Amino acid sequence: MRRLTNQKKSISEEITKLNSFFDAQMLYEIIKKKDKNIGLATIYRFLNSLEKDGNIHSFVCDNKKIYSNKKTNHAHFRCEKCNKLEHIKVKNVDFLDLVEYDICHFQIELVGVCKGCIVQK
Amino acid sequence: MRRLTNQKKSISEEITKLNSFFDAQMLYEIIKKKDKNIGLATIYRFLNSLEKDGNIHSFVCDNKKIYSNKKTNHAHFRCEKCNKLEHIKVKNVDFLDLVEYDICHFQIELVGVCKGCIVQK
DNA sequence: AACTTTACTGATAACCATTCTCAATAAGCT
DNA sequence: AGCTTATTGAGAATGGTTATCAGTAAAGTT
Repeated sequence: MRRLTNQKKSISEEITKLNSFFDAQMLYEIIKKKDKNIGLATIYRFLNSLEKDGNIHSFVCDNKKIYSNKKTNHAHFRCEKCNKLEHIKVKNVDFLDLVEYDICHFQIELVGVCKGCIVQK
Repeated sequence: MRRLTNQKKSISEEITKLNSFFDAQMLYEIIKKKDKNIGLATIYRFLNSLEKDGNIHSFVCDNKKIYSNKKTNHAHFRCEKCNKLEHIKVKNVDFLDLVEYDICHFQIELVGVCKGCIVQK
């Protein structure tokens, strides 16, 4: 990032406010309420730049890139039925010792059925 | 799968032959050599059906769905520089105990830099 | 073995998240 | 204030995947 623009400021601001998963479109609609002229391409561009710098992380779910502002090692649970996402705390990452590469970061996706969907089965 | 067609047979056949990652396009080109009339849509349809039944697993890399025919718990390493993929054996999955959901399956993506890309740095 | 039903196929149009293009704008330097 | 050029917004383009639909062929029935 070479120049700090108002657009980047408000995108960063909204991301830190969010406490869960979000995608580009969601962010676009939130920011549009405060800055009617913001362009969707700007959102995409800045999200890419933030991810490249390691400030946010993403994974793909349901054909969309989902972002998380969590700084800790990323793990999430996805309900196979309703597609609900939840953060999961990961304590032990002992499997990393087995890998013979330099790992920059990792992400774990746990897929299953959430409580709500088990009940209504 | 209600009817076993020749197309499904040859797709299944080629997948079991493959010992690494593949995507729909790759599979399409391989199968086209034996069956010139196979349609890309048929590949996509059957891959979806196989995944739904838990016979193969997929993850998204570089905007494409990457499939793996590995039946064991899925973990892979991706080189951040050259996008090379490798299977990783996962022994301990103790972090699963922490989760309060019914987990059907999971996938772990480790992102880093492979040996080749470290050398040429 | 012919008939019937309908799941499946192939071709291609449609979809949609994301990226690209480019003229206009504005951040930050001198 | 003026200058350079990174950044923006609008909309076109991209590309993997899915939907559509008429034709085909499994698998069951007679």
